[in-house]
Amino acid sequence: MPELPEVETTIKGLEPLIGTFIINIKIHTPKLRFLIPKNIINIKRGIKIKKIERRGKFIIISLSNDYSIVIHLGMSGRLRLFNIKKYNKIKHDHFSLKTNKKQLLIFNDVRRFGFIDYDKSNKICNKKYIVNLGLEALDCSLTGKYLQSKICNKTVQIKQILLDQTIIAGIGNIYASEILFNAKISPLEFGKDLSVANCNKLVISTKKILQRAINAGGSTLKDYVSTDGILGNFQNKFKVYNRGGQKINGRIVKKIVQYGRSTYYCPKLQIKNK
DNA sequence: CGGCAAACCTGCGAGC
DNA sequence: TGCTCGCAGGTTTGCC
Repeated sequence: MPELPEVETTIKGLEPLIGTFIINIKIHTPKLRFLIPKNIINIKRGIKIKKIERRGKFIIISLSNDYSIVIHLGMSGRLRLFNIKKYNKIKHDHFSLKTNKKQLLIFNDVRRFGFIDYDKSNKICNKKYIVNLGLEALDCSLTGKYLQSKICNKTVQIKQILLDQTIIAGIGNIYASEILFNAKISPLEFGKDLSVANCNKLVISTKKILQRAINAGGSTLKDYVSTDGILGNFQNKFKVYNRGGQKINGRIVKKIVQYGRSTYYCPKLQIKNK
């Protein structure tokens, strides 16, 4: 489910939690990608939820005890917010947080590739998974020049580079294909072969595609829903993703596998230069 | 160091 | 109907 637009949509759905006070936290599944820190259940009643923000695909919830909860949704994770009375536990509900406003935040994750971390706020920003992140995909500091400087020695293909969170944070497998199509750049192009002009195109397409997806409430594949249960609808706007064999502007979309991940592109409209 | 396959999990659809 | 296989929105690990 979760690339930047879906995480951003999730964050917006969590806004009603801001300013509320935690009543309790329960862990139903101790180990996701790694163990949920046990001391998270010791959060005292009355600790306030101060801020909820996104960094790359990470959700950071800052508390009034100077600790933060970090949530990564992995491949199949999702957060939903219930009125306590309307909650019915379902399979793969691993974690819950109850507030004084009768809200119940539930973390559900079929594949358990997601994780939950809990530590002092000033330690979170030094965690490897945060420190190593590259520039935010939507940040104005992300420019073609920056991208080119990061990839000018890379012998891997640009599709793989777009997924590299240490260069640009937030792009995932779906939007990588969509971005490349929008920029009319072949996913097979090698990083070192991309001109600054092409890097500019990529950066512009990245921002355009991700922003459009956010505006559409993210994408819904399988059963992903946002925190309030509403379906995102950007998947209806995919030009190439999941459209192998179909035509776009009269040209056939091809599915290939790169570095173990599916890539969809249009060879006629995304011509490789070298 | 860089690149790449495999690993971590469950569920679903296709094909036999 | 039921089995096996391949694949799924992400990231880390370990090997070369």
